Amino acid sequence: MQIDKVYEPQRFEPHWANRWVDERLFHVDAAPGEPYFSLVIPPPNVTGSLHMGHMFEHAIIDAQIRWRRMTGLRTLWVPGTDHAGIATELMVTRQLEKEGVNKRELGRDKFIERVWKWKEEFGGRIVEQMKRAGLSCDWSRQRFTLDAGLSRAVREAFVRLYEKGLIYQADYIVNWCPRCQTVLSDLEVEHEDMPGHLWHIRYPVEGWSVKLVVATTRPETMLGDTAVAINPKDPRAAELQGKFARLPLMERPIPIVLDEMAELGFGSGAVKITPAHDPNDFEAGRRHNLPSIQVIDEHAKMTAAAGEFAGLDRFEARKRVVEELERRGLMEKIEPYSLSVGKCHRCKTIVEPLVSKQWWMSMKPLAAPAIKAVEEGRIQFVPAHWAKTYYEWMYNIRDWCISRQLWWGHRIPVWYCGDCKKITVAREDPDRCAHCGSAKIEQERDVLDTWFSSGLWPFSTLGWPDDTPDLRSFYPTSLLVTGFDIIFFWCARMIMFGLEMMGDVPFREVHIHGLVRDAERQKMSKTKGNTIDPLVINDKYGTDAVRFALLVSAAPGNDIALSESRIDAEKAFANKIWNASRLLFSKPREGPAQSVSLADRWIGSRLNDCAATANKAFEQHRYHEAAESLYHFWWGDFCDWYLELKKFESDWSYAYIVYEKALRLLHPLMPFITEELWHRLEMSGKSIALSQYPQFDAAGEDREAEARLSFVQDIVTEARTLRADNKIDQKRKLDAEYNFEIDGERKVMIERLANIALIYDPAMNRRLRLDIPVDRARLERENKQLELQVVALDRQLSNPEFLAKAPDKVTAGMRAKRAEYETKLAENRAALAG
RNA sequence: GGGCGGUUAGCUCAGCCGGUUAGAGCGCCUGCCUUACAAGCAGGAGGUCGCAGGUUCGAUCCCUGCACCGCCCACCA
Repeated sequence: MQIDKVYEPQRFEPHWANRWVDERLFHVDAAPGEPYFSLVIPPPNVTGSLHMGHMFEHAIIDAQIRWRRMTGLRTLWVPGTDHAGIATELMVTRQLEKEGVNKRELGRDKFIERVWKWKEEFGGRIVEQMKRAGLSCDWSRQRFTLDAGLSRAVREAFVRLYEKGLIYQADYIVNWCPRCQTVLSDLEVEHEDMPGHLWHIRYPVEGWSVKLVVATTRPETMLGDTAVAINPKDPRAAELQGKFARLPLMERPIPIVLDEMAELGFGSGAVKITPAHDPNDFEAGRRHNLPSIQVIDEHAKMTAAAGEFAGLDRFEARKRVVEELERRGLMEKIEPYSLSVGKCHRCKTIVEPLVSKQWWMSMKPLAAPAIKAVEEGRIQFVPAHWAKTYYEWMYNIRDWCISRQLWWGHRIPVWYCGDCKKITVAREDPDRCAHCGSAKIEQERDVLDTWFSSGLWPFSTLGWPDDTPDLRSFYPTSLLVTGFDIIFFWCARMIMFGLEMMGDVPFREVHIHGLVRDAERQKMSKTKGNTIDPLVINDKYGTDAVRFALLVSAAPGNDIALSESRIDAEKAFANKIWNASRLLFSKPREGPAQSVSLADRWIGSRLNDCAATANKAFEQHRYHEAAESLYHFWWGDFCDWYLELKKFESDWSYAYIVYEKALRLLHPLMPFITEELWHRLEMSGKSIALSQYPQFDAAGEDREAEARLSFVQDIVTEARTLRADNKIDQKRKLDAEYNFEIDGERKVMIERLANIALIYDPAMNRRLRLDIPVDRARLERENKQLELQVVALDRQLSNPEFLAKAPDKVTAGMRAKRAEYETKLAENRAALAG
């Protein structure tokens, strides 16, 4: 067998990545009723290229998928991408702006055409990246959240929910992004604490000598005030109830109402109410039947209702309002104040609360069964504590605003009739109004929130609403792997949709992974410039090394600190495997005797042990454990000991057998190098990915071989220590290190070199003897320690309570330990006595 | 205001149901270019497991309190 001298992953990784795709290696057929493992990818946004977080998530999924496939299950990984409404629309809009083109002038159809072009380019790039990473997806089932099949699913879901009365249209105060020109759901608003001010403004009260002081963080909204509230328990309540305040600047009488929203003791005790521009005030306005006056428009400019301030930007208006109030002596005081400001999570523009007509989904009825599904364990979170976060949100869930004033997305399947004004909701585009038959109908201009279509992903990708073989073969999916940041956005909504539409959970397990951070634990971000580009890093170190570096750090749920030095270490690991292969491949595969030596028996037992650990680790999503176990098996056991011992033997046939199994064990974590080497072994079969994953085999356990070889290791290690401590020339081999009999009858080993003697004699129950000048101080120190240990053990072992409660294996271990200490003590005493 | 997570070696982190001497990678020190590998080999130093109590025969692990760090949710003018 031939093998290149240097490990260069770049030379074979792209080759295998292509072959896996070309040969449709990971395609599976539907087979309803058969055992399966299925997973749908969290579809990456088509907005750009993949980052390290994607690579981490994909590494986890691919490891799990490859492992499941190798255990013999019918395994499906559905790939795909998300149209990402706001994000994509924003990026294309910006690109157009750079070209001097205005989105609105371009028009809806042309714009959408343009976005599709963008999608083809960037979406295609993302898919290429995933293929190059070797992800074992079934590419024949690739989907996009805006493709024809998914559009049907979206309409079906919308119509069903509408007919059930769970989707409705309503005027409500919403989060409006003046930049994106659309409404945002509560989840799409990020809150940030910013320094601001609390302005205390004097409102004159009709028929009252004292001015009522009102505090606000947004003085410009006072222009739209329609009432002032004070707490019913306020001492001034009786006197002020029914009176009117005169709204400064606007000179409009507004009623004084009693409402709990005015907290006693906060500020001046009185609150201005602006129903049109604050969620709280909106509710208060409803409670007290107040009119709503919109003074800020959707571009964040003051409306005509703002009188002399009309046309000003909201922040300019704030300045001017404050100046004007001060000029009129109506400003009581100004305090510095820290306030939480809502920003659009895409463009970071400060959100403006506005009242508008939107489409909503009732969530409470959907949330109840979704909560139950997790409570009953039909869906399990890993790590389990994330279920609490999920419950917290689900118990307090509010209706979801599902309409967006965008062009890129699923247009809401609602048609307005120009004649009877009623609406038609339909799965297929209608020609006429369902109520009056008029042809003068026009489709709703708004599109659905991106997460509406994403929420249907686990079954829409499998053919829903049709009852397809895929759906019957692979739903519910087995696992969802995702980040904690979209538990609410996505995970919870999939659970609700899945239960509502399919009558069953969308997945049985949810693995919540952590964030990829840089070596200093900083979040990776483009602005900080600390990102690691997967393309660059994969090319530099090899995909296997990067992947292994990610997985070896992937303790469930924890963030991982990724550094190049870590990746470099894993490349060294791959290189080690490569070189071990070179050694092995230089030896004949067929041995003359086909015998199994002690070393062979030992490595077989170690491999068996490693298989047990790896299988259990994959089962529990403990990828770091699988990775660590494989690392130590390969490097520590196979290379450092087994291959070194085999150098003294002639029959390597068993080594090939173990090696091949070890490649299979490693494959889910390092798919490329294992595939490459497996093929160099000329195994019969298309791919190592389709071979069986080695399982723990009770018959493979060889305690005797382990014990005997462990003794050999002790001897060799001690010999090396002696040599190092005594500065014996490295070049001079200690026979004890390399030449003792490990499989024969010899019970005593003696090797003399200079002033060192190594002796093993079981009768003496000691392993080494060092015939060099005795270091009395060291021995005395050691003995003192040992004596203390023995006393401590005795105290425990003579404690009846302890003996009653401690398991036998513990006490036995302690007694053995005590005997060992005693022996060592006796040895040392003998040495000290000369 | 509510909730969640963390604090273990110089750095980044493991440590699964409490049980012999708490581990890894990187870094550091010493010696080796030994024909698989210097991307390597061999040996070594380095930890009062955040602090204070408690439960237990026994606590890094369980409980209580505290300190500090991080995150999420929430309409506090």
